[in-house]
Amino acid sequence: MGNPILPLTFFQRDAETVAKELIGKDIERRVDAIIFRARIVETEAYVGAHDLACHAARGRTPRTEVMFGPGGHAYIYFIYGMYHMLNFVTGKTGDAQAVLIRAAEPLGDWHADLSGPGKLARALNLTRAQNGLLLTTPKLHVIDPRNGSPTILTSPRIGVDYAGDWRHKHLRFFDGNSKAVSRKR
DNA sequence: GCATCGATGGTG
DNA sequence: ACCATCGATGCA
Repeated sequence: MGNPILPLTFFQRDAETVAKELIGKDIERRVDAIIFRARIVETEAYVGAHDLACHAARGRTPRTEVMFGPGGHAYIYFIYGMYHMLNFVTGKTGDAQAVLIRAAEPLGDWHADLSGPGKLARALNLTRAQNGLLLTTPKLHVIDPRNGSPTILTSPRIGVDYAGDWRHKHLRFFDGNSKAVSRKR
């Protein structure tokens, strides 16, 4: 028997709490008959429409629509003409929050460089075709491996220098002992 | 090791 | 015009 799949209620809380608790959890992605498993080591919280770094700050649009729905769905968008970013929608309906999955360590008989959000989404075969996907399905879900608690460090979020005072907030979380984080500070 | 730069296309 | 990135390049 496997470990418990995290339920929707795990995601339907504030983004900062979820981002922190996701460090050390295992993401599982199934494409066809192949299951990719990886340990999440880096996340960022985007805490709502008042957060100037959050896409929802520019309002409800076709792209951001899923973020305004209930927590527990994937928010996947396309950026820089070549990358996809995987986010988990968090919070309750109407409260547009999400957690960006920035890095992970591959587990099991699988080797890949997952040390960055673009690389991670590409390796897990995630594109806008999976936008809105429920996070408790066989195709994509998160498991609690019930390991020890990781050493969690924080920093400002990466690549949001445009976000006024919000750029300084420590809403990035990462495992201080992991070699797979995209940056050590 | 670090700084800089170009690729490339959806988005509002 | 901008962008929640990455890999290549140049220089140290």
